[in-house]
Amino acid sequence: MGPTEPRVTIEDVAARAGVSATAVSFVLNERSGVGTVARSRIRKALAELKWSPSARARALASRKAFAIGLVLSRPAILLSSDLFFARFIAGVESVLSQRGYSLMLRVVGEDAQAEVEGYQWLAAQGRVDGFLLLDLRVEDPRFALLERLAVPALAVGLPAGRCPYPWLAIDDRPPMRRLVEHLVGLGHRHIAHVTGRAGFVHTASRRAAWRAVLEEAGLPPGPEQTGDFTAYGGAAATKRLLQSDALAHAIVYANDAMALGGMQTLREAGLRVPDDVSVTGFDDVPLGAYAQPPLTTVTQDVEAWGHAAATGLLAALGGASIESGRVGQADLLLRGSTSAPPADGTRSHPIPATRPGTGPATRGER
Amino acid sequence: MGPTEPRVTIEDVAARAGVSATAVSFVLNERSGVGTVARSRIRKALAELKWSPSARARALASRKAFAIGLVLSRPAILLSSDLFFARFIAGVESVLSQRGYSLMLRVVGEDAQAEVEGYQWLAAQGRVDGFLLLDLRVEDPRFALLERLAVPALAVGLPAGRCPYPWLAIDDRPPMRRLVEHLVGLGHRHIAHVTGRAGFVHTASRRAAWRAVLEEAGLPPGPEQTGDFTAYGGAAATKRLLQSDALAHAIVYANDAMALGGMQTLREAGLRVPDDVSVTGFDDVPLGAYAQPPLTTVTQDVEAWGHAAATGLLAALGGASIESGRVGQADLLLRGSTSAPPADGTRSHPIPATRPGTGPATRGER
DNA sequence: AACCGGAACTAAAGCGCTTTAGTAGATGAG
DNA sequence: CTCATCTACTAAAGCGCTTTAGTTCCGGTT
Repeated sequence: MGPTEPRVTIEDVAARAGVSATAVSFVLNERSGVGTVARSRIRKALAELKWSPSARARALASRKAFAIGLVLSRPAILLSSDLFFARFIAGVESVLSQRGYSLMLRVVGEDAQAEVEGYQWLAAQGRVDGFLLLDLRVEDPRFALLERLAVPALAVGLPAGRCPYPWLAIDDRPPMRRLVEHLVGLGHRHIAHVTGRAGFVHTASRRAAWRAVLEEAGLPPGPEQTGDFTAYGGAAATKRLLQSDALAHAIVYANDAMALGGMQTLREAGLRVPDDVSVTGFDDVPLGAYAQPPLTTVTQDVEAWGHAAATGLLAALGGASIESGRVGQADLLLRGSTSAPPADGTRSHPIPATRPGTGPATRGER
Repeated sequence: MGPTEPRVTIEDVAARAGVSATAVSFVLNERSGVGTVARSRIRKALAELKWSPSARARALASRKAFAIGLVLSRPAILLSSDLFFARFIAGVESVLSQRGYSLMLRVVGEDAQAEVEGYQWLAAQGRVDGFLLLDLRVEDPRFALLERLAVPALAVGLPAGRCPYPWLAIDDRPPMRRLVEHLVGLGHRHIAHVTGRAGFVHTASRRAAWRAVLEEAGLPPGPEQTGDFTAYGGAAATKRLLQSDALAHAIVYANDAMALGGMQTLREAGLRVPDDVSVTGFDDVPLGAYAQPPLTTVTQDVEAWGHAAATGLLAALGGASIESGRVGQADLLLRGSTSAPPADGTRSHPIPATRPGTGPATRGER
């Protein structure tokens, strides 16, 4: 690979500018103690040599990694079922890149032990200065873990219960309420809910918002099925809903993927959306706009969320005491999957439930 | 945050084991020169102190970052329109985590300048030992850039033209050919193609495969529209196809997102899939199975690809000369969106094209 | 008996920065 | 004029590892 040319170091820059390495370091880190003359000469030398400091040496000397960690414990299928991660990370990066930080990603699947090790490994080796905690769970074990490891962190979401770390979140309850209120306003009295995967705070908060609106509107508590945020899970939950004798002319899904899976199941059962059943999602996945009918859902400013989260974590790393709170905003996207309930508002499903296990047909060919 | 307890260092481990730090380092790095007795005492001390080496010090001393970089220049919308990234990264991580490496992610959007800086920054600061190059372009400017920076890399995909780096890819041409051959076998004679975003090698290779099969089958070259891998782009390309007077009873889309967007457009134009038009995708996004009709597509073993890519890059970093080639496998998923062409095989579209700009209706509410 | 080669082990010198502790010189107060 | 104070600047000591260059010891050769 050719002879290893000696790296340009801070000493070279200092020599060129006719000052000490300390002075260069001071300029680099924007510390005072360097006169204007020396400062500009150093700047010049920096530019001329195109030098950038070795992150390795910097990390060792300053006891900082200049990186933050993101450990993803979702199964792959959930990772990109929506734009959430891409958009969130884009928001995070917009902050990190201009602050000289970088993002260490760790994907650990669903194994709880692997998740613990993921955090421990990054923390123990000092590869990151702090963590962004995504997909908060109701009794989130990571809080205790990270406290034990004595690592800073910021929770991304509305913590349920005690949270030793600051948090920032787009509150999903108001838009969820407005979604359900919209259905109520259309005349719906039997509104079901397909929840997200158990244990996550956004599963709980969306469900709670749905229940609260029904209650406040004086409506009977609607039927409920547990989903898992996947299209498959949404389809399965919808089948269970159809098989039960519960009445529902609207189904509020905890996210778009499930809603789209559910819509297919309803279609297979001979039900029309929205004529027989109204359907709502949450997330605004791109394909929701191209579903038949287009899916009524909620869109959130996820980039802003990521931006705020990164800003907050860096501030916390800098010793600032940052204030937890809501960020960004969420808007309803009223599209074609919702309408008034069928005229005979009290009748049950016009068609009996489909047989379970009947997914979309797939023939595999080698 | 309490008094900063002094970090456990390699010296502490050495002292506990009654040996020198050098010996501990040797054991850690699996170098010879440590007797079995000393070795086991060191192992014991390691475990007792629960020590893990400081990645920072290790990186500085050994001139290695123990990290590889992934720079994503896709716009966010493309990042998670499919499971590709999540699955690929999961495959990569399965290798990195057990080899003590980590993944530095950089998301730079679509700005070419930002992309260059992304690579430069990670390389110049020595934050990574090498790069995985995703989304290869036809004349990929990153090859020259990285050569200039003298950084190892591995191309993930089939390079078009000169490639100074080893590459590993799932060849998408054979499955694409089989897809088109399947349509030909069903009796289709007018097969259109909606391409991916211009400039990417997988856009070119999929298009080439489609053309080759038509040619070999003695069929007229089908109409073609440029897409961009998004549902919106697929819908737009489909509208242009409908507006042109070209004949097509099957449309081969370069990916699922476009196919699903296209199917909605066809539906809006009053065309039935697959009765009037057959549709195929590529990627096997989860929602494709829940579309109406379920989408015929291609599924790839993306995890295996990620696994192979990471293994290959680490090998290259270790000085091995690794062999470029094909990895993983791709399978056809024949579902409901393809069937024999309409009986009157020569007639044009039964319905005139939709008016342009007519996307799915969306009312925004604050 | 002298010699050699190899294995086991270690002291010490970095890696390229940051930070501490200090010097020199300018400025202002008394 | 002296002393204290402040600013500009630097030498040198780390940060916690890896690696180099030895040293010691041992068994096998001649």
